Amino acid sequence: MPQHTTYRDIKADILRKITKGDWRPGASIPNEIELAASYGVARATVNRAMRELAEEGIIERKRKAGSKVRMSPLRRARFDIPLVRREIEDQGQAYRYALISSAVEPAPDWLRARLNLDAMTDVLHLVCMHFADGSPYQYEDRWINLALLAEAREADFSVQGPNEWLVAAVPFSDAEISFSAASADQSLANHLSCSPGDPLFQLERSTWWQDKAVTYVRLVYRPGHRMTTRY
Amino acid sequence: MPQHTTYRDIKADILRKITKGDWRPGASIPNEIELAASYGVARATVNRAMRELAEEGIIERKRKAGSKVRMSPLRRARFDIPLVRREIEDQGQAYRYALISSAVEPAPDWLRARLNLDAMTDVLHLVCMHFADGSPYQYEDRWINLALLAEAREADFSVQGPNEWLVAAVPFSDAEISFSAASADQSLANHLSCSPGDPLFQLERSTWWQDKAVTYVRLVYRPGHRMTTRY
DNA sequence: TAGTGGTCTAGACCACGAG
DNA sequence: TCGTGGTCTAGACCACTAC
Repeated sequence: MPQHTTYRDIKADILRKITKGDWRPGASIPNEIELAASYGVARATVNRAMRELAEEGIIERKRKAGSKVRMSPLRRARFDIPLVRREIEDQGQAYRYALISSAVEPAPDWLRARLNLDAMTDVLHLVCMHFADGSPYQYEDRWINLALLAEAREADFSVQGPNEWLVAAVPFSDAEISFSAASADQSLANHLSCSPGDPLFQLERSTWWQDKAVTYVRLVYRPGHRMTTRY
Repeated sequence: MPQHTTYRDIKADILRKITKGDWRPGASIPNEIELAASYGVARATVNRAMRELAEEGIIERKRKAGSKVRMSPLRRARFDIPLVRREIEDQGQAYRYALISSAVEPAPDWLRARLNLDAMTDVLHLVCMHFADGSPYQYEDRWINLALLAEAREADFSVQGPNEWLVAAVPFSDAEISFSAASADQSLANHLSCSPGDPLFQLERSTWWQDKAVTYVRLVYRPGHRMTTRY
C-alpha cells in the first residue's frame, strides 16, 4: 500500500480510463484542480501526470480550453539509434569493423546542396563495413566536412569507425535523420553479400555543429533488417 | 528580459556548455543543489531541466553518483505517425481512399504467430489504397481479429479506411511498430504504379487492447518515400 | 475577461546505490 | 552509510486563449 498517490499512479489511472473507454477520443478530462481534489494530491502531481500523457500524444491540452483525449491518436514512435558497435554487441554478437576506401575530394554537388556547403569545400569520403559475428551487417558511406574538421585528414580510420571518432571529436550536434528503402547495386550487393536489386533498409543522417555542417552519412543495413519499437 | 530564470533557460545553458565542449562526454555535472544555487533558482527548477536532458538522451543520471554527460550520445529520434489521411492533407494534397478487397478467413499461421492468436480464429482481411492528388501513395494490407472485434464484419470499409474505423472502435491500445524495406511484387507494382522489384519502404504495426490482439497492418509506401525527423 | 494550464518556490521526506 | 536524485506539497503568479 503506497503512502502517497504518485504521478505514475494517476497517469496509469487516467490511461486506464481511456483504454477502458470511460473517456473516449475527443472527450474532455476534468481540470487539474478537480483531479487533484479527487485523487487527494497537490495540483503539481496531477500536472506532471497530464503533462507526460500530452508528451506521449495521448491527450491534448490547451489553456482555458482544458484537456481532451486526442481525437485521432497520434502515434509517436521513439527509436534509440545507438552506435553500430553497441547495436551489435547488445545482440550478443562479435563486432568487426573494416575500412574499404578513403579519399579527399571536393564535395559533389548533391552533398553541397544537402549540407549547404560552399563551392570548393573539400570533404573526406570514407566507405566502411560493420560486421556482426563475421557477417556483413551495415554498409557506411561517410562524408566529413574538412573545412570544419581538418583533423579528420590525419585520423586513422582503419582501426576505428568514423562514427566513434566523430563522437569524440564533436561534443554534440543537431541532426536530421531519415529512413527509406534502397535497391542493392552491384557494389552494395558485394559488400552486403546479397543480390543486386535486393531491397535494403537505409538510414541517412546529416549532422550540424553550431549551424555548420559536420557530416553526412548513409547507413545501409543487410537485407531483412527491421527497426522496431513498442509504445 | 524574463523575470525569472526558467527551466528552459537552464536546459539551454547546460546544453550550450555541452555543445561548446566545456563539458565533454563522460564529464560530471554539478549536483542539483549546486546548480540551483549558481542559477539562483529552486532545486525543482534545475531538476526539471536535468530530467528533460536525461529523457532526451543527452545526460545520464544516477542517485548518489550524480549526473554525467553521456559517453556515446544516444540518438533518440522521435517520429509522429499520423493517419494517412492527415499525412496527405497536411502536405496540401487531396486524399482519396479505395477498398481493393475484403474477405473473412481463418487467420494464417504467420499471423497467428505474430499476434499470438488461437487456432481457428477468424480474421477480416482488407486490402486498400490511399491516394494523394490521385496518385498511389500507400498500400494497406490489414488484418482484423474478429474474435475481438466482431462488429468489423458489419462495417462498411468501402467508404472509410479501416484505420479510421479502428480509431473510433478501439479507444486506445498498445502497439509495436517496425520499419523495413520490401521489394515490389507484381501486385504491389500494379497498385503503386511502379516496377516489380522496386525497393519500397514499409511500416508494420501490431496492435493490442488489454493484452488481446486487435489488428496487424502492413503499410507500403510509394517508391522514394522517406520518413524524416530532426533532433 | 475569466478559466485553465505553465511554471516557480521553499521545504520536506524518501529510495536508490556507490563507496 | 549517506549523498544524490525522485517526488510530493501548498501556495503563488503568470500567460494564453476561448468565450
